[in-house]
Parts: sequence; structure tokens; C-alpha cells
Amino acid sequence: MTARFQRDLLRGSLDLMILSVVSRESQYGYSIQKQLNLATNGQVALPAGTLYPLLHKLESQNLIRSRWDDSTGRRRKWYDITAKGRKALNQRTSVWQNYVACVADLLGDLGGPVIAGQQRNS
Amino acid sequence: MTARFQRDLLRGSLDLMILSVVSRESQYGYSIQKQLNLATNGQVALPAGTLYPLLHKLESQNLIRSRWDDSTGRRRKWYDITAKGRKALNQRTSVWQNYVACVADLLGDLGGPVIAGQQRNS
DNA sequence: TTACAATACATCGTCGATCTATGTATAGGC
DNA sequence: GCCTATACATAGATCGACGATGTATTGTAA
Repeated sequence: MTARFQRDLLRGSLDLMILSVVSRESQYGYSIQKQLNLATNGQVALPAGTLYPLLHKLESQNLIRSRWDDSTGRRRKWYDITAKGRKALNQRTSVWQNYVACVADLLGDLGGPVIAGQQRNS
Repeated sequence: MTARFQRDLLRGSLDLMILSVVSRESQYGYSIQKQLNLATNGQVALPAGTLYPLLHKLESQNLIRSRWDDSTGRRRKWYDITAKGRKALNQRTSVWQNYVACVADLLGDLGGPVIAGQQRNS
């Protein structure tokens, strides 16, 4: 029945997902919302109350940059990733992957194949 | 330098890790703390203030069961997983793996090989 | 033309899980 | 005897996702 992921799962990887989506091409809030939802088969359904404050936070950290544009007929706030944001994306991605590998180890890889040659731990 | 994982990463997978460790053999709080720390190369360093309340929560949910025992010379509270706990472990493991697969998709697998044939989404 | 749904952005207060700080007590090594 | 490691516990702070709510425009179907 495609249940939603719990809020706690999102913590620690939500910034990452947003940055990743924005890094591919210019995005505006609503498009990010739709893309995340589509890519996860409805399992990541970001409420506006989560998304917009998060975008403001990322912008205040200079990881993304915004500009208003309504030349398309729709008033939209477009976001682009910054150099600093791209760096953060890479850094956080490896931390995330490292963490996931640790959890997989702990779970004893019950139900998932081991990824050979992947860096884990220090 | 083996930095610690941020608290947010733990959210959503900490219960899982505890249940997994307890599911293998009887544990007491301090042993869980040490094992998690060792298995993750120091990256998961659970403070006592996180661990013990969590164990109490899991017990109140009947996912684990406790008994005091000091026959080893040390006064320890031993935990075992229950049938319900084992069920929860399996269920949460698959939710976690599903989520991880979704994030990997979103990240475009930049830096990690694709795991073929693994269930994701619905 | 009038509803209604979808698009598009925003803020405020709540909630809950982890953490910091603090406390107690015993065992073992120097 | 002193200090560290072991072993458990609770109280309060912190912080981020979320629910509720608000505003405005566009597209669409009755």
C-alpha cells in the first residue's frame, strides 16, 4: 500500500536529497516536492511546512542560491546549487554512504547483498 | 580522524541497530554500547542518556524483555528479544533498506555501485 | 461564471528522539 | 587509597520534521 516513510528516517538525509536534486538542474520548491515524491514512489511526501523552511536554511548556509522569476507565467523562486553546496553534497554523501555501510554491517546483511570494495568505517 | 555521526543520522535506525544486536544474543546496556561503538569504528558512540531510555522504551513496547542478574559478580540488566521484537526487527529492516535504496536512487548512485535485483519502492 | 483542484510560496507552534549533565554504586589496577 | 572502567538511571535542553493555517494565481470542468 506504499506507506510513507517515518519522519525520523528523513533526518540526516533530507538535506542531502534536496541538494542532490538541485545540483542536477535549477529547481523551485514545488518541483522539488514533486520530484522527490515521484522518485520514491510516493514514500517521500514532503509537506510544504518542511520543504520551504529547509530551503531557507540551505540558502542561509550559502549551499543554494535563489532568484524570483515569473517570466513563465508562474511566479516561482528558482534555486541553484553553489560551489560550497556542491562540496557539501559530496562530503555529506560520503558520510551518508559510510553510515549506511555501518548499519548494513550491524544488521549482518540479512536480506541484502554485500557491496564489495566499498569504503566503510574510518 | 573518525568523526562521530551526527544525531540526525541515528534517527530512524537506532532502534533497528539495538534490536539487531540484542537479537543475536543476550545483551546488557553497557555491552550494547561497546558493540555498537566497535562495529562502527567509533562512529556510533551512544551516550548512556540515549541508550538506557531507549532500552526502557523498547521494553515497554514488548520488543525486548529484561532480567537482573548479578551471578557474574557484576550487577547487570540483561535483555533478550521477544517474538514481537523479532517481527519488528524484520519489518523495520526492510523499511530501512527500502529507504536507503530510494536515497541511493536520488543520489544517482554517485560513488556507489548499484545493487542489482534489490527490491525498492512499493 | 462559478466552483474546485492544482500550483506556488510562507510562517508558527507542536512533538519527540537524541543528547548533555548529573547522580549513584561497584570492580579492578596501580 | 585513588583513579579508571564498568553499570545503570533520570531530568532537562535542543533541534528538526511536521500539522495547521494563510495567501494568491492558474487551469478546468460543470
